[in-house]
Amino acid sequence: MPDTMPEPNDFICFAVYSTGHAFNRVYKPLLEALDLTYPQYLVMVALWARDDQTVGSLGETLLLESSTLTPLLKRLEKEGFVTRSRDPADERHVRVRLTEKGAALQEKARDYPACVDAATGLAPDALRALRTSILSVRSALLKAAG
Amino acid sequence: MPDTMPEPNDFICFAVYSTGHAFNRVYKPLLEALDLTYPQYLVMVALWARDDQTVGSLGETLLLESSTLTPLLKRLEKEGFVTRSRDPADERHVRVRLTEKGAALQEKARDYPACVDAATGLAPDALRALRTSILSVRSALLKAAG
DNA sequence: CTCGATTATATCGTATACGATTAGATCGTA
DNA sequence: TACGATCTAATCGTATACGATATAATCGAG
Repeated sequence: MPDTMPEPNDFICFAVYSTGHAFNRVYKPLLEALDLTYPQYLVMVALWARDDQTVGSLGETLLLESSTLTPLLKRLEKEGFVTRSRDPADERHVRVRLTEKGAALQEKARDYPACVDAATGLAPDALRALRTSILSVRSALLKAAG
Repeated sequence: MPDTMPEPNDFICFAVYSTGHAFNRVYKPLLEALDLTYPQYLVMVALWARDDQTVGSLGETLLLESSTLTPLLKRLEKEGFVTRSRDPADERHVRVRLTEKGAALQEKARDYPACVDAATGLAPDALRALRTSILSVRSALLKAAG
């Protein structure tokens, strides 16, 4: 029997890829109220969890390169959400810190995660299980990619 | 008790977002052998499953806008993988068709999905269950986004 | 102490992504 | 059958993403 040709939805990679875009569409109207894009929001989340990080540290957390982060951080700086300054102890490092304005955004964004979680249509338990499963896939992929 | 601040990995959206990047890293060396980027590969997958589609149809399948697809398709055309031509029956539509060269790529890419599936570290059953779960989330998100 | 190796960030080129707008073709109705 | 509404792609502006390279600072072997 001739197996039918696989379609994009048959691929786990496409399921992940397109669901990422779908999350973006849900977040966009929420984040526009804060003048943040989604990747910028992720940087803010990382800084709300731990302030005063280097570009490299943020890149490790978010799995992004400096070539992505540097322009993004400059835009966050221009908006007045963070400051960027060379570490006097080691001028190679750039330390990124929240401004008061940047820290204050956390309040306004407090309900966003619950709001988006609800939009997934999954119960908290199922959502947690799904996240764990995806993170294990990510870990395996990164190991495979070297 | 003061709950600790949520980190990016606690967010399902970030798990999906970053795993998408991880898939890309695994695919990149494979696809470079075919002179394809990952989004270009997805378009080829869609065309291998069903040739002769309009830009709009590809966009529906891949959840991408014409503003993303048009330049991408022009690059695929320049590489000689597809042709683009206005539909004589309705000049608003642009029909995208595989060339022989484009159709031939399917052979070379035959093993890629199994290869990447293996890199996820999940058994076929678990992988299928994960994909189904993610697609249901995507569906719910798109409905929520309106 | 010095100079090549390493490290951290920034820069550059190319390719997504998307919203808003535009251009051109087709449709629907008076 | 005109002609405004609708539909389909394409265009434009902005913001990711990443590999390759550049630059500046620090490290380390001799």
